[in-house]
Amino acid sequence: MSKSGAVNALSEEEARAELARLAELLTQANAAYHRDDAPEISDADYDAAKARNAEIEARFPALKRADSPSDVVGAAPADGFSKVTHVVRMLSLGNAFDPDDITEFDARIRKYLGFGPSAPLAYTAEPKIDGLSLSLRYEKGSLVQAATRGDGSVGENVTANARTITDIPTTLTDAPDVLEVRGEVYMSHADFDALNARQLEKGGKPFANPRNAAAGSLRQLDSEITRARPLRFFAYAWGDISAPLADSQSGAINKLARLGFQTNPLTELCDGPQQMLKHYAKIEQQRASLGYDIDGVVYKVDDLGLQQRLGFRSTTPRWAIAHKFPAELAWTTLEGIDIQVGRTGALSPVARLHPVTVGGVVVSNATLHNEDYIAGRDSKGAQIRDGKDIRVGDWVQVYRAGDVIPKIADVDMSKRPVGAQPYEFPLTCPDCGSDAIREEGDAVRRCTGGLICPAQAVEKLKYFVSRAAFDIEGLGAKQVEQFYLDGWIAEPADIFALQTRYGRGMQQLKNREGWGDKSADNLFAAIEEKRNIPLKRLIFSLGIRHVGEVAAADLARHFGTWPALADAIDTARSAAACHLQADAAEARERETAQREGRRARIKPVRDAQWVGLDQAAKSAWDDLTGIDGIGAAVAAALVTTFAQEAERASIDRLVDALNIEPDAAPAQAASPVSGKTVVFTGTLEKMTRAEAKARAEALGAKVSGSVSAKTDLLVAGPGAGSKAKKAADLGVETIDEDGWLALIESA
DNA sequence: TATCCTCGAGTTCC
DNA sequence: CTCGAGGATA
Repeated sequence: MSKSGAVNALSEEEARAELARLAELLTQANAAYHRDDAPEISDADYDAAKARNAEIEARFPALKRADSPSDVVGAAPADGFSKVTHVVRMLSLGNAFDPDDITEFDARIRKYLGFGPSAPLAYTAEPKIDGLSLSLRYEKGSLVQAATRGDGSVGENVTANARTITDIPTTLTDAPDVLEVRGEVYMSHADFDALNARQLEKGGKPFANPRNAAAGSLRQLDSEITRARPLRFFAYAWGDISAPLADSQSGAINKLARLGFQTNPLTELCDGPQQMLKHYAKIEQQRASLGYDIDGVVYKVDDLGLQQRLGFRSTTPRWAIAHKFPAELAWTTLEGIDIQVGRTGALSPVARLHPVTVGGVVVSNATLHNEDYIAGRDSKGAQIRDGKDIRVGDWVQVYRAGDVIPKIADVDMSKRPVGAQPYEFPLTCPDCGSDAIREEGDAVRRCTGGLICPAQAVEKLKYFVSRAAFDIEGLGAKQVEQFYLDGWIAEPADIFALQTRYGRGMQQLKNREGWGDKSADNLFAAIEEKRNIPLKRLIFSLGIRHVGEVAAADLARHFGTWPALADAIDTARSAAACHLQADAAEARERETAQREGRRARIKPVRDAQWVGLDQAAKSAWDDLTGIDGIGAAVAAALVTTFAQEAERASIDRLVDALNIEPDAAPAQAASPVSGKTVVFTGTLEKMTRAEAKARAEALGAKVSGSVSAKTDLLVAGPGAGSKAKKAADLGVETIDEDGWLALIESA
């Protein structure tokens, strides 16, 4: 950092020397930041240097250098890119790894469409480019926006950078008014090698692989740097669009080519799985000589009408699949096995590996899942790795599943060290020493220590401050862990007592390196801000088993307020007890039945579970389990958590410290169904269940999964069974799909 | 009862 | 990203 002598005291000679020094420092820092995504100096130092430079230039204008860092546009490590919400979500694809997966894919589609095994059904097959997806929006033929995929819903605006890519036209003739073109940005092998050579010449760090180079180049804040990088683009899909491009996938791709986009020359139309696999083999053969990285082949149903009928699952289209090439493999030694304890007490074994490069990344850890996985079995007891177990000291083969998560694929038995023993999975928690038990039929072994286990406590706290939970600025996983070790917080409620407990300014905090008055005040302000918390975030943050983001939102929507939820859970307590007893009775019945060689008689056992139960508990239980997506396991987890004294006290302390915002049903103009509880059953022909549910909720209705006395309306499609009968018994109004559509359209 | 689908939980490296 | 498991449905 610069000597911060007063600028006024500088001689002209000293000023000139310092300006030169600052110019070099800042240029280098820029390069390190942008080129390598690896800042060499901190943001604060960077800002200070820049300010000092400006100060000296203001005092000695004549000395301002031609390459003055103050003139470099967009060079400052700024706030990043603006966000873009995709009009049509950018989905990922399902994966296939062997020929069987492809024939199953075809069979699944035929079944869904009601096609026989010999009905004609064409697919396109094209190489899957290993780059990053980009969405280009054209309005009236002009490129107006380019966005990265991001999480699929929201990406980053990289328009300025996209404009520098020669494969991407900035204007189109004869295009629909609105046209969103999607494709892959990539870097060729030749360009990648040349870029890395240049990097090395300049003394910079080379990129690990073309994909990283392309990603790093597209995400430059200074688009002039992107311009200097030789990026390419293949178009293969489209999003928001005002007029169809064609009536088939292949026709649409041809249309994109005519509009001036690069499309992959290895795209081919296939008439079924055999041809698809043949094309896959052909592409795999050419893989090394293509000149760019690909990681598989993508198959899509060619007919766009059929694509529409097939539609989407939550994150992937039904009409496409990615057939991946086998992952890159590497051999290394297993140096040890550590056990991590998660928030739910799950003991997860992690492999400590001798560092090895796999797919351009150095890997030193790999997940081992659970004790069966180490022993060479999957959850159903079937053999994996031909039944070979994993022992410390083994020579093991590592790959990255989905090119991300390191896993162990194989063990070389010929190199097993003499005397290597099978791994003994711990039966007690390595952190607190409590028993670690594995429930019947469960894959994981869990620490029973609960709140007394430090590992669980810390993980729970980390979960509590995570992004989907309280998301307190300045209080991340690291800080929370440190505060826990310091004894400042033991449970979530303590976070909200920090300031009063330790005094404003919190001397202990300020004494720590990296913390000053300002950061302490900021932290307290951020904590205060989150004292107001939406109900669904609170429910999620409690970290109850089986209750994640979706279930938390469903519960919040159903009950509206914290007291309503807590009351229902408390009231249902005896019902949950009956349910759990019935579970145990069912397990006993199954066992006896098997021993006696007869079929288990489950129904009488289950029917007996409610005998002698009070009505209030039963109806609270039905209320909970009637919520779409909430079943017995989730309800039981809620009740059990609330019934445990220590845990409940901790929750109560937290709730007392908060101002919980009720979950308001979205403000809706009075629609014919607002406030009504609706159940869908049978086959819906004009919409998917998910659509029907979303639409109904948008109109202010509650959608439930089962018919009860609280149901206002049953929408029954063809094939409705027991629910329609129950509705008739209860006198619940029942209409068909057309009736429902007419009803909601009258709104 | 079997099957499909979605959600939850746990994981690595940058 | 993947796996296991819960929930809904045929």
